[in-house]
Amino acid sequence: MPVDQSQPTLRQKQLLKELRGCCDEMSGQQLHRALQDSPYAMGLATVYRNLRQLQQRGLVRCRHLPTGEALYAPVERDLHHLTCVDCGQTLPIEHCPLHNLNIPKEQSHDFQLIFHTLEFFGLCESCQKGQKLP
Amino acid sequence: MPVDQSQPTLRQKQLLKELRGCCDEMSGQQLHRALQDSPYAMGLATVYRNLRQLQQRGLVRCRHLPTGEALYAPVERDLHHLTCVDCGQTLPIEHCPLHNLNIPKEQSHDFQLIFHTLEFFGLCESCQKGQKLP
DNA sequence: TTTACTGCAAAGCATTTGCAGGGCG
DNA sequence: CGCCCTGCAAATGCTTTGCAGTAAA
Repeated sequence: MPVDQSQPTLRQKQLLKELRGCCDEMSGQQLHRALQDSPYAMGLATVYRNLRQLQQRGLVRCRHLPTGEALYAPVERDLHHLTCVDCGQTLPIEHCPLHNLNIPKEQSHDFQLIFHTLEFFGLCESCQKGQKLP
Repeated sequence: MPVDQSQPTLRQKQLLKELRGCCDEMSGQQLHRALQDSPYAMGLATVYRNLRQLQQRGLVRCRHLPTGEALYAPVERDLHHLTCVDCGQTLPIEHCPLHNLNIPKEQSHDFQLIFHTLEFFGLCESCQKGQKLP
């Protein structure tokens, strides 16, 4: 049986709506804060529990900043990024060079693919100049 | 000026050697433990401090598990992975479909590229069957 | 002596977990 | 009643930072 296709719960729909309303991606903490003042406020634990389920349902994607912080976005938004290994700033790359990329079947290990992340790392312009750690 | 080209320090060389000796990738904690019994033992903080510098020198690459744990490998080893969003197991993918991938200049934001990560996420076979969270 | 690097221990912080309470069939 | 989901607070675990000592230049 594939990804869980049943209806997302109410809370999950609210999270998804918030993510879709945002132009890029949000962390668990941000989502928690963003909903705090709305009628849809929910505890931090609940945010994380549901984000995990949204991922497993194939509705949300996730990547990690160099800090280890996780950022979430709707799966259909295929964003990729450019991150500075020095200062940590991260910029979106539009027009992913790998639209609809797949893995050769021999290597799929029978996984059911949900999404992929493609991230580039390097030094941003100012860190190339500064060249000294912050 | 590009990536810091000066000689890596002694400690950095030791870390690099350890990484090169390993067949896949290692976390900061693993590196710390691995060196513990050798004549090259060093504190955990030192491990992390030098791993960051190795990254900035363009010698080491890094990716994050869904748990947020960071895994390091030599840059020249272009590994990519397949990770289960349910149980978290992660398998290496050989023969990266994107060898020597680059970003179109217009999108490079003048970054000096060091490495990229390409990670696939999905459900592994057993999690597809179980379908219930652990 | 000035600078760079280290160890240790103490934070820091995002995330997870335990557990009791509430909603709903 | 039993199940699922939630909030809260405590615990986890990786990583970073502060600081004083030490080695190098």
